[in-house]
Amino acid sequence: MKVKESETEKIILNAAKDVFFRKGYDGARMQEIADVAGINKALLHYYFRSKDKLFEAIFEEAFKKLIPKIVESMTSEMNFEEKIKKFINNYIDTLIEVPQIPIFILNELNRNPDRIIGVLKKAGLKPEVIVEGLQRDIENGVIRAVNPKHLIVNIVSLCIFPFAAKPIIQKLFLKDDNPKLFYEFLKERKSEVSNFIINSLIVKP
Amino acid sequence: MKVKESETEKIILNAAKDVFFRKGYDGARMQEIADVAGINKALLHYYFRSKDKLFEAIFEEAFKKLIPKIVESMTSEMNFEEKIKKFINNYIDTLIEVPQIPIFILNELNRNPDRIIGVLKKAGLKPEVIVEGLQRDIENGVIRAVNPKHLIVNIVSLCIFPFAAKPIIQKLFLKDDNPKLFYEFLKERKSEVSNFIINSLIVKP
DNA sequence: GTCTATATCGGGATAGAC
DNA sequence: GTCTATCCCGATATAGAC
Repeated sequence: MKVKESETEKIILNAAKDVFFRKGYDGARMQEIADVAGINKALLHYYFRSKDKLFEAIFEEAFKKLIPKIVESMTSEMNFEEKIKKFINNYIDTLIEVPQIPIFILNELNRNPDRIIGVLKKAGLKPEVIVEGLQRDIENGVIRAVNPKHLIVNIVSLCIFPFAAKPIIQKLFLKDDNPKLFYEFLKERKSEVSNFIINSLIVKP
Repeated sequence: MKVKESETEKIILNAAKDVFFRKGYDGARMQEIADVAGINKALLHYYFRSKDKLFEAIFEEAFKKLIPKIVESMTSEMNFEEKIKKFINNYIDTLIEVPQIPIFILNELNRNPDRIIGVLKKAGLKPEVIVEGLQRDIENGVIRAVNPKHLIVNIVSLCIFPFAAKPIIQKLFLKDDNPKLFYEFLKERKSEVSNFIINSLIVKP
């Protein structure tokens, strides 16, 4: 329960986010973070005792940004088709704003799996709720019978993976490193992915 | 064009693979590689001049393992449904054997995007060939009209992402860290993903 | 709170004996 | 080819002045 963040603290956190996102924990240098923040190394330690503590703060914030979106869109009272569309749009739009998050999170997840236990709890993610919602849709004949767990993994995969694989996609399909092209590709994906999923699941009368 | 790899060289490469896969480039320590190989640091430098050179060797090998599988399965003469099934089974089976590769590759890709240019060329991946094949299937009315590039990204996402997200999937869906459960999950995925894709695309008469 | 200077250590790389 | 000893830089962290 933070009371008030000083200006300097915010500047440090932003700089740290920048560097950690780009380089990962091991690749990041306290010196670079200090440079980006326009201060010196000693001050970093004054605010956050260690590199690890500083990282922790960044990681938690990034993680909490991704998880609640899932619950939010997936547990609303819309019908299945609307729910999927809303979720995909929502999720891809969020990631477009912070495209480095996926690889950052995935990497840290594998480097230090234990850390997620705590963060997941704090994020308040209840996969059972989503699974139950999907099961109801299946029972009601809205979508065909699939394994809800795999369906969830499928949906999330389709949204997140392209961000993590950005350099290959650019090189293979977009030829040009122009960031605008990748952005266009992602915008196309929103309808493309929604349709892909809906077409696979919706039971036509 | 390697003529003959000495025994020691192989031992080093295996040890390096182990450590680099687990820790990534920045996190890996030459000392740890030496320990795993049962030799000393100096010998690493004797065989591979630098950490970077050693990494390069590992990375290239890992990358070449993933890419050709895509071409191979996607350019055969089977019909669409068989082709997809073969590809998914093939791909997931390959990754089950070396489940650390996805996060390793993705991470290095983002940390050092330039490296892939060379490796991609050597791997001989021609995405146009796959795209053309899909376009033909669309023209012949085998599958509905979708953007082939997105379809390829979709298929690959569904295969690779779960490996990169392994710790979350375990924690959220499998509760138990028992590796066997994750393995079961992956085996289920083969048919689940195939059906997911085919149901979305195949045009029913 | 912010700085400079410095302690301390770890890690990649090399020299040189065997 | 393989080892021990060592160099040396770079990185985290701290001491202490302002």
